Amino acid sequence: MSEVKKEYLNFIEEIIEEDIASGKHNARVHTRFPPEPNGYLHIGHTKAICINFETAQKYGGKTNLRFDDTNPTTEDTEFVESIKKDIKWLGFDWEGEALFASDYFQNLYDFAVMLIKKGLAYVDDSTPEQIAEQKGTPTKAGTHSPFRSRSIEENLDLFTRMKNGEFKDGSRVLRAKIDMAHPNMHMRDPLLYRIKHETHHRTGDEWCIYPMYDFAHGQSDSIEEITHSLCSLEFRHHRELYNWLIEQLGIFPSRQIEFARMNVAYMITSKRRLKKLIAEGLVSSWNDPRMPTISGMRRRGYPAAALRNFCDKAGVAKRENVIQYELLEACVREELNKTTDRVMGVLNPVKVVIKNYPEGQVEQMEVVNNPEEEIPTKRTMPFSKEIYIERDDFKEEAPNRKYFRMAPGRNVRLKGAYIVHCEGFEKDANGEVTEIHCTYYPDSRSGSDTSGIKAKGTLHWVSVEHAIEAEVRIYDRLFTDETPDKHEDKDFLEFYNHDSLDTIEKAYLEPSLQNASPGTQYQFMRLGYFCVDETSTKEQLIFNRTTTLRDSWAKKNKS
RNA sequence: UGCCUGAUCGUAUAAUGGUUUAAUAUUCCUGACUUUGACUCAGGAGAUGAAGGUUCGAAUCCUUCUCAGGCAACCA
Repeated sequence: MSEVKKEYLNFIEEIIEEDIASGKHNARVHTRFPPEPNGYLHIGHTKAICINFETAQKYGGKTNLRFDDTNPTTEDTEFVESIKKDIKWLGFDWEGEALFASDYFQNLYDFAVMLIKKGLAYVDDSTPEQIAEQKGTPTKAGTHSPFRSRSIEENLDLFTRMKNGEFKDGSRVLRAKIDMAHPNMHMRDPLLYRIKHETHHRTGDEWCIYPMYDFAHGQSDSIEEITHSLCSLEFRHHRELYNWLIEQLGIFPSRQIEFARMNVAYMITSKRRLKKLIAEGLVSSWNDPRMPTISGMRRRGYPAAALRNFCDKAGVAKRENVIQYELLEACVREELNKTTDRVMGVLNPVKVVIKNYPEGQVEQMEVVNNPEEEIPTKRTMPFSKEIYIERDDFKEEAPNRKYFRMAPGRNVRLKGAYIVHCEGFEKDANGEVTEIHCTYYPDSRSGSDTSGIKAKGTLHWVSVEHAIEAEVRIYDRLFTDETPDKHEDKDFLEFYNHDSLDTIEKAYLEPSLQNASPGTQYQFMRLGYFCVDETSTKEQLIFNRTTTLRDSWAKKNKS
């Protein structure tokens, strides 16, 4: 137990530990998660959430939830609520109330005035096209706006009038005065404020000018005295501006650190594309169990703990990555294996008649709920003369010695019940097996087996008379390609997996599931993990397949 | 073709000039166990982009090259 494992730090933790060692910010660690309330959180956000919250947690620090709501055109309070819900569900709690960049609009405005007074910002009357033109290209220096040299007084006056609503949308912007020939495009007199006569979801019509990301995010970090502002690699080029503004404004020096965002095979995270899937009717909604959204994964039955573990295992670094879908599934199984009750359900049934079992007799068989529990609990399942087994578990002829499911002449154990011997079967005109005939060994009852008969295979089953019906939705990956959105020549929809949903209208489940409540997760023995859909009712039970069990037999048979 | 990143088993992360036959997880392959072909356990396969250089010693430092990604929204 005293084994000391060497703990490795990721590059962010290294920076933090250096800062702590040097006493920076009094060794305080304070991070933030800054979503824009314009959509639903997805697997990529999950990673950002885990990094921000867990890193702070590790060093006894705090994490703010701050909505980056500086664009009234796209944002809505509806998303604020769903984002909060998702973060809480993931198992994290932010410091104090949720914060909003919009709460700082006045501070930000004052900062802008400060910059103007320092001669570091100017009001530009150029059109969007002209400004784009002025920016130049990565290989060609930009040119100065004709309005660049306005006097401080004129800029102050114009900016005040911008705020007062005297100008139309798009007619003027506030720009930082930096360097139009800068090798970093973001330093070529970036836009700070634009005019938008629009109602903001929180500030209403109080403002008609709104700060751009670069003039809101870093400043908000400073206002909140965020010590380590963790974001994804795409903001690398913004860092120079982030630091420039902090320096010019003389405000709290938050530090931006970029990490590579997590990509997961067979998943996409582009909001635009996700939206398109819904618009085209390829998925039902934002929380369709196939969606890579947090709400979708929750409905699919992925436990929060599994998602957190997945992000941890994926690691943190600065290089591009595509995490295997298998790792996600492994994490989901690891968690569900520990927590779910084992139940029996037959998805594709074939009837078995046990010829020597007394007509009308019903026995209550005791089965363990979850063998992983320290003190396993039990329940009972009715057993009778006619049962259903999985069609896949029967073959008209056993293919080889390695096959140990049901076939004429073979013995198999019915889980928790008896060993049966297969005598024969009936087929219909189409050659489909309609009924299997077996005999059972009365002294082979589970728990008190004195028969001495050995059966290599064990099958799940349900009693025909007692089984309940349910709809079962079999989900598979949404795309057939690992990186559907990374093909220059092909649209991502070309890789849509048309078999990503297979609805089984009538599956037969053991009666104990009658009262299964939405959200509850189970392991359907030998089939996989399933969870009760949020729309499920007692009258119409609906189960979603979260994922299958590992199946080395199926794998072996494929080749 | 200006600037910035990055490159280690199939995938992801680690090794911070020397405990190094480059580790761990996942994946894959064997086998054991099993009233879930699950779980668990045991074993195995598999990598330092290339070329030079510094050094007693390089995945690690230097040079050049190669490859991949990012940057020019009144989005964030």
